[in-house]
Amino acid sequence: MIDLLQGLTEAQREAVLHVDGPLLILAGPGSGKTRVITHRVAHLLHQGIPPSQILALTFTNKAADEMRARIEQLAPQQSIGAGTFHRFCARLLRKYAQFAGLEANYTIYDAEESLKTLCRTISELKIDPTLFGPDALATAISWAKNNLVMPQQYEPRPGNAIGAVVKRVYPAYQERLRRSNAVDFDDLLLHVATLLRENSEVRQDLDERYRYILVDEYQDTNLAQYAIARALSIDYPNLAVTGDPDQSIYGWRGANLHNILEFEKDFPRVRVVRLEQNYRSTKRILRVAADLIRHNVKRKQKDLFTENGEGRPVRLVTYRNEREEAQEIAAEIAAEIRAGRRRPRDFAIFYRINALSRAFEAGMHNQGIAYQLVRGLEFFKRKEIKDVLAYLQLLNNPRDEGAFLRVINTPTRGIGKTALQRLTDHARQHALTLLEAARDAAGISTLNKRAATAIREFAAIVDRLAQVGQDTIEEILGSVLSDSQYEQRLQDSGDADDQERLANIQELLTVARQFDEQYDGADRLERFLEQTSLVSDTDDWQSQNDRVTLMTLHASKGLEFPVVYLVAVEEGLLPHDRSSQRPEQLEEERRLMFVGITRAQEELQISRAEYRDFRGQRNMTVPSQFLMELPREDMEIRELKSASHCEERDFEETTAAGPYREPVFPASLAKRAGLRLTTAAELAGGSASAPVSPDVFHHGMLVRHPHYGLGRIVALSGSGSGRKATVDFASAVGRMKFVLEKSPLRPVGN
DNA sequence: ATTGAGAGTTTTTTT
DNA sequence: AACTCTCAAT
Repeated sequence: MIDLLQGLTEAQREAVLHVDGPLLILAGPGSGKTRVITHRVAHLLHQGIPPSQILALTFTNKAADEMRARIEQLAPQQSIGAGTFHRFCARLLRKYAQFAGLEANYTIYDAEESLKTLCRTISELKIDPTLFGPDALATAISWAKNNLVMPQQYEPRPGNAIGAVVKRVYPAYQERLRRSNAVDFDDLLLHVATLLRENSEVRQDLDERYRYILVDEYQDTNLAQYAIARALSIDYPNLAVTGDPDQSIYGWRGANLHNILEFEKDFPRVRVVRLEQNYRSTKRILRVAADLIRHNVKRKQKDLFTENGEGRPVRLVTYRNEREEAQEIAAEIAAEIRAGRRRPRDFAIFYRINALSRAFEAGMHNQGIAYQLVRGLEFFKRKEIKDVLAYLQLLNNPRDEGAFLRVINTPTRGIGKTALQRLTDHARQHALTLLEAARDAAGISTLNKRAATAIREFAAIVDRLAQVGQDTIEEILGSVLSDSQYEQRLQDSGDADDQERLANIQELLTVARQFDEQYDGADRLERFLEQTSLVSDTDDWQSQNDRVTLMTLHASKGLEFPVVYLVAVEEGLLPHDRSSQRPEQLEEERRLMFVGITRAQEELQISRAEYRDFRGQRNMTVPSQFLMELPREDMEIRELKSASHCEERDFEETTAAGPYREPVFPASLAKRAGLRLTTAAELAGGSASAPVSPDVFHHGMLVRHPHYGLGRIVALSGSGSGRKATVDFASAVGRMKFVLEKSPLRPVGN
């Protein structure tokens, strides 16, 4: 009890000791917010409040896990409810599915599946697809849902062209989801918010059950999330929210800054605690951040201060081009590590958009520095993984049209577009699910015999799989892979990518096994699918890994690093093109930069390149307007042409770091973590190296392939652009043949 | 029905 | 530059 308050400031103590009634914690960056929250929960538990009455809602799984872990350290054995809004709602919706017109085994569609569903709706309604892109319509529908506008009540402003289309599409899309017994991400919130609004008995029950609610990153809540938190805090208004309006960076996703700005009006007797002392950054870094954010007009004034030292000046550097930017930063990091002054994990590189990561990956590789990239091609977004999971979805929810359409011809069974159209028409006419219609395909007069047989066989496969009953997930997956022939087809295919797909599927089996070990309830299939659809990119970032971190500014929120590089601070990128039109969006971009700056503990470098290759084109850049808003007296400016720093140096493969070292990074782990794994070979074969003429290859030559690594040429045939080579690889793939001109094969040492 | 080539488009951020 | 989609050929 005593040690819970140890080392805390007056303001922090006040928050920790607060028990009943609403609480607003306005926490500046680095103000020890997480510490305050966790200590407060520990305090609640010490007061004898049962852990089951405490609910912590966060935005990422990572944040939830971290909170749970830290609370457990303070109060062992007392596990409170902690999760993302979406996960919490998903659970709740299982129980109250019928209130939302769903069954408990409903499917959660990810963004891709939702978009497909929307596209089907659009074509069903015969809306000219060139009028508005599906993305634009999806955004509009998402906006409506986040703002609790139901399909029936959607009314566009007069003259709003896209609104008129949305008015037609939205209800049809929603009906389609309902028919599939499926929801999209936004529905998870919308359905629960609606449930709580329309069913006072349920609301009261839940309000009573979750007496102490805690919402983190409150500045990023949208109206639906607000409504949920509010509805659970009426009889027991013990709602504690934490956030920082200056760090609101999800406005584009419907986040409503008013939720936090007007919390005090909502709960008149709220206690407000302001945490303004920063324990993270140097005085100089903090002043740079403060000066920048001061330029925002829509803002609550907040005074950040720190008792930390002045620190080194913030560097503002201009490079010649993006390659030089990446290479120089990598060389600098390498030098610090070699000198023993820093470890790889001390560094982070932040950029506005993921597309900028490439150059920095290359830089890290050339210096032989281990790095981790947050967000790449995610494991659960891969085609083969989604294919296989779709079978599970169909087994779990036979009404799922998305899953049905995805797998009916995967692998190909000779069921084409027209056959499918006829099947769908028939199902619609007779009010059948697609699977029901498929079982009875022989009775569909419009279908030709061959198609009918193929469709019926597919239905038989699914029905056979459906008998798996209480098998483990791993067993079910195994049956799916063999019965569907999915695995067989991949094995038979000579395609190189398919080998990798098989490996990924093996990885999925491992994931399933791990899941089986930790959970074996009767609803395990449902749970497994829920788990896999609600994982996200940033969740797997590992702070323990001793690697340099590369991530977007958005992903950086909530983290801190001794040394931060903020790169590509140029007009069009930061602020981003699409955001520079409207003033509110511009302010959000400024907050984004603010978030990036305030991640830095000891050193910060902000940089831009004079020329940047983007989308295959070289463009001269314009410095970001935000750069003009930073205090010069706290900065050290290194301009491009200052000869002392920027000699004519070429960054070829020969770097001071010595020979290239393969980063320690097991492929399987990388995949599970959703990290993009780039090998040195891949880089050598990538954009960085010039194409090689087919003529340079000769018999016995050592070559490198991005996927398969080192190999030796054992045979050659043809000439010119038709020249082919047979290569024996050291790796398990063995012997493969390539058309040299089109292959990424490169002679070793090139 | 499946595959391939060419055209056209793209990515800001994510539960 | 990389990706997806469309259309034509098999």
